[in-house]
Amino acid sequence: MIHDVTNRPDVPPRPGRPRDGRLDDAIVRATLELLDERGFTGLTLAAVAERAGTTTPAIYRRWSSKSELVLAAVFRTEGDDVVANTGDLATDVRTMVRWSLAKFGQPAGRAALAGLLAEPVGDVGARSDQLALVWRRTGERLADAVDQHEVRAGVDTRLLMTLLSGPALMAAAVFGATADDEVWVDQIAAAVLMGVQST
Amino acid sequence: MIHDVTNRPDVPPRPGRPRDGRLDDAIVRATLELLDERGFTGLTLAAVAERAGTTTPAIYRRWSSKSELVLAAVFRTEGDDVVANTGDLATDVRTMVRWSLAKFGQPAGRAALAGLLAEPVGDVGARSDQLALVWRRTGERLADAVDQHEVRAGVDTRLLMTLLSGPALMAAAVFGATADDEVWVDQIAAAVLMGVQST
Amino acid sequence: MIHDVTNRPDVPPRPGRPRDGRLDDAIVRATLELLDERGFTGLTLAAVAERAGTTTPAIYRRWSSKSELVLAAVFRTEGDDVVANTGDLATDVRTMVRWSLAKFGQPAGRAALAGLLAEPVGDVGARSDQLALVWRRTGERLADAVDQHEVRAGVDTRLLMTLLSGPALMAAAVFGATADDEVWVDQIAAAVLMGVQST
Amino acid sequence: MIHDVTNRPDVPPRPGRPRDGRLDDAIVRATLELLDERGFTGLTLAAVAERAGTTTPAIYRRWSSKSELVLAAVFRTEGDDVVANTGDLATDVRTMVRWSLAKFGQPAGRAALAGLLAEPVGDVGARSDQLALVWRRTGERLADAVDQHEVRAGVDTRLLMTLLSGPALMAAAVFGATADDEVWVDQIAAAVLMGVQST
DNA sequence: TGATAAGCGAGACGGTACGTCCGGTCTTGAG
DNA sequence: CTCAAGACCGGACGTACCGTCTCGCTTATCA
Repeated sequence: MIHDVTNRPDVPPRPGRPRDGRLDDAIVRATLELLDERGFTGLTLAAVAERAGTTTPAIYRRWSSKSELVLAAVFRTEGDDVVANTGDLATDVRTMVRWSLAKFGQPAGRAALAGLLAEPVGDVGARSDQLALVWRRTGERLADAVDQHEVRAGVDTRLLMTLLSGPALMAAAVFGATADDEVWVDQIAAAVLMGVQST
Repeated sequence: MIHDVTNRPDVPPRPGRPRDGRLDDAIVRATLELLDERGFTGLTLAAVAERAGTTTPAIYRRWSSKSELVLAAVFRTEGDDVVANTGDLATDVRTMVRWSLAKFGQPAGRAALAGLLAEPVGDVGARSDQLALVWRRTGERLADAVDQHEVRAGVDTRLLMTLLSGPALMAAAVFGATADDEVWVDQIAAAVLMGVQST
Repeated sequence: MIHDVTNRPDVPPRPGRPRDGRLDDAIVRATLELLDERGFTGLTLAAVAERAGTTTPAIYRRWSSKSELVLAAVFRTEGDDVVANTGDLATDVRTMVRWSLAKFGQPAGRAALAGLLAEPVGDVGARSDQLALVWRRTGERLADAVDQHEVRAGVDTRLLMTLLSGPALMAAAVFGATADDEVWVDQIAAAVLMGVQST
Repeated sequence: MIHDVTNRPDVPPRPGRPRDGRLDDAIVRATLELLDERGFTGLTLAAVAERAGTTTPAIYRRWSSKSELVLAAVFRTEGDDVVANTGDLATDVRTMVRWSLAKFGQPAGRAALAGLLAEPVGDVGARSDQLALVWRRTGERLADAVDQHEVRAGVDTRLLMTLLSGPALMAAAVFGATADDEVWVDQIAAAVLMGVQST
């Protein structure tokens, strides 16, 4: 019987049996489901394995720990949807806020954030390649804004990043805001823009 | 020999042996220390018990879980230092930002937030009396601002709360800002004020 | 309202409120019942207290530990029924064997024995006044037999005691023999008598 | 590096990681030591684990309770030393008495019996494979004696077993007899033999 | 009669020990 | 080198229970 094992792009073929790409997806999907159902604390790797139809060692071959798995599962993105650099700051800010709400507005996102804060590591992104990518792209877009003097003097990239992601995170975590709540997106984006734009 | 076990104020004595008030203090103190040393994940109730000179059951009699203990330990405040309602919004906003940075700028604060997010519970404040107090006071002060039209139309209390605490959290968690960083306090407070004040 | 609290004999009246004699009975009764239902390990002082309609401190005022309570409850006897010194050794041996079977043939007796063996104490009787009384009376009766040359030379009191109580205990504990099993009483008594009687 | 973990014989390898055979030994050894030092009540599974250099779950994987562990540890025998069926009843009875004294003459043996009695279970041997073996061999030897008419009519196997082990237990538990006390061995064996042998 | 002293129910407390859950590792046998 | 299957090790957890203690009250003896 011939079945395509759906392997990712074209990595130079390593010796031995190749990894079953469908397992990656099944594991991630199971993780997200269980994260929504039980939260970070209630998540069990055994449960993930069972729902994904595999075993724990198969998970550990892919991610080195529970937190890594959660991060990878939640921040699975191609990166393009985070910041569409349209050239218009207002539009892009709304996009970023909406992205943050989308991520943190669901239980899985809260769980991922919890995992992120729970360990005493300073550098965000050192924990997840995907998260690092998002962070870097956001930074680049905002650095542009600073360079183009779209924001007033005294506002730097780092401040912009906190102003954007922080309120979105809080709104999602505390008040249950989601990406569908256009009111929240509007209000946060508006306040940030008014707070930083050059006069 | 009768020795006073340092019991709290004068509550009408409940039946049963009263709790040893010194244990409460010792447990909270040990929790904060260990939180700073090892973070939320690394925190063990057994370790807390050992350092506090007691045992885990004594902790469980007081708090029902690790997250509750952490919340109680971190948000131990009289509530007065959170918002000094001076009547001047700019001053009070700076105070609140500084308070947020103070809390989230230390590992213990991050850990508390992690504990809050790790379990799938909706209502903040339903988890900790002390946190609820802080939250309520902050809300009252900001509701005043809304009533007095110190902020422009379209800005409500909840939005204000996210704008205040969110960036402070991010600055602390990602960039290592602390309450001593007057630059961070200034910048965040300024941006928020400019973003919401009535024209 | 005048109710006789059924106090035991005439002890020189101590100051303070006298003990409620009915509690003693209720506690002992509850202990025996629960011992039969759950065994020594499964016995809880809280359960005893509840069934006796009282509280644990009332129990601890009377017996200093769980094992003491169990011993006292099981070996409650006036001592007269242990050895009726009829002058006829055969009769008295049968009585003693029957008494042993009666005690150890019920779950409560097994439990008491377990409690006795579980702690590293050499001297039987040092643990329970009542047990000590039984033991002493048995010894006295058998010493008589030795003195009267009812047993052959080389058989001493201590050997007699082990020969009497040991098999009864084993029969009860392992094979479930009870005092009603006249076959067991007969066989054990007969074997012992034949084994020790003077020719 | 591959190191042989000293696994028992050559059983057809079950799926899963094999058990570390050295832990079994260490646990049993620690149990016996602590039993002698502190008795059954004073024995703690945590203490056993610590001395054996492992943890409690490892113990629970092997034995389901404290009593089971104690039984297994104490009655670790090949069974051959219990009854050397020499054909001569007198010799074999002495051997059995000596074996009983050896077992019950040390705290560990008493503890095992305590564990056996502490829980309300009927069938001895259903609790420990090793004990069952001992019990069965003893029974077989004595059944022989009955078949060969070495004992008088009316004496059956079960009675013989109680007569043998009971006095030994009592002598050991109450009077501190050990297997080295040839006097005790002689006296008990003699009395039993005279009590049961055919005329 | 009042003071002293011990008992009572009620119930919580401190701490030892328990038994379990689960994260992460390892083994076997097959592919 | 991967897979499924499954057991193992040990850190940490949350609980059961023993024995103690405090409270507010009752019941006795002694002054």
